[in-house]
Amino acid sequence: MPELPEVETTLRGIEPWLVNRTIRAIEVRDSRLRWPVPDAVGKAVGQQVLSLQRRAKYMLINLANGCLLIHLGMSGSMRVLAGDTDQHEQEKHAPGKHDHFDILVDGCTIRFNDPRRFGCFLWLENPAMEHPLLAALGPEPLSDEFSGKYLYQRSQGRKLAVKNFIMDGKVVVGVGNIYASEALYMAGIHPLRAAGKISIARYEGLESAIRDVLARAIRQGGTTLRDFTSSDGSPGYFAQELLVYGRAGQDCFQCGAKIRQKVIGQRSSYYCINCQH
DNA sequence: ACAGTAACCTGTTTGC
DNA sequence: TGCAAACAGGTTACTG
Repeated sequence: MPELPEVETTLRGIEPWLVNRTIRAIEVRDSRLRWPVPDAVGKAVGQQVLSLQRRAKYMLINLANGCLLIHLGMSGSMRVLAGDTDQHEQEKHAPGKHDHFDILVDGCTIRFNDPRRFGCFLWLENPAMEHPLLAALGPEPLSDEFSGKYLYQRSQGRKLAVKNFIMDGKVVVGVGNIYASEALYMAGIHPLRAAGKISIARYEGLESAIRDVLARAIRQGGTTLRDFTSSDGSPGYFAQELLVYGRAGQDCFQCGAKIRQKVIGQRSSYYCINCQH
């Protein structure tokens, strides 16, 4: 479910409820996530939240003595349950089946739900960016480090499909299966084209397509295909702006040809054979 | 180093 | 209608 825009939407939703607040408790009901939730997350209790940030699809809650790292995996979401956790509120907010952990602060409970359990909840010692999960990540696609020239240089000599190339977090982070198809369509590049056989000019077009589609999706609160909701429970509205993703057999908006669907690197990909080369 | 595949897990949709 | 297979927004680990 969550790609960069959905993670950004979630982060923005929980941020004002956490910054400058003290973490009163962490309740882990089911520690069986991607990796077992370590007891060390308890180090956050009693600490004040300094800031929140997103790196790739990870959310980081920064504290003076380390940081809490959360990933939503394929099916994760977070909710803000307003109200202090007295007995009455506890009953009103009885945890559901896949509500695996809560972060309690004054004024609200932040609740993590993840049916498929591909998400994670970890404690990172400072400096968090040196943690193995974060250290090898490529640039943020909305930052100045990311450019067409950069993509071109990184792609030289590489034979894998360009779609797989831009979905590799060591190349650039945050481009998931939906937005990879969308950006390649917008840039007119066939998803199966070998990464190393694309000109710098076309990579510049791809760079701007990636920036554009991600920025617009953030503005719409992300894409809700089936079950993504932001921290107030509302869906994202970018699905109505999708140009190719999920549109197999429908008409291309540019040329009218039927949109194709093909599995590339184990993921469904959508493209127009007329408009993408 | 690179490229391709299997794996983690549950819920929903699709197809016979 | 029922059941099994296929599929789903991510990422790591393993293979050759």
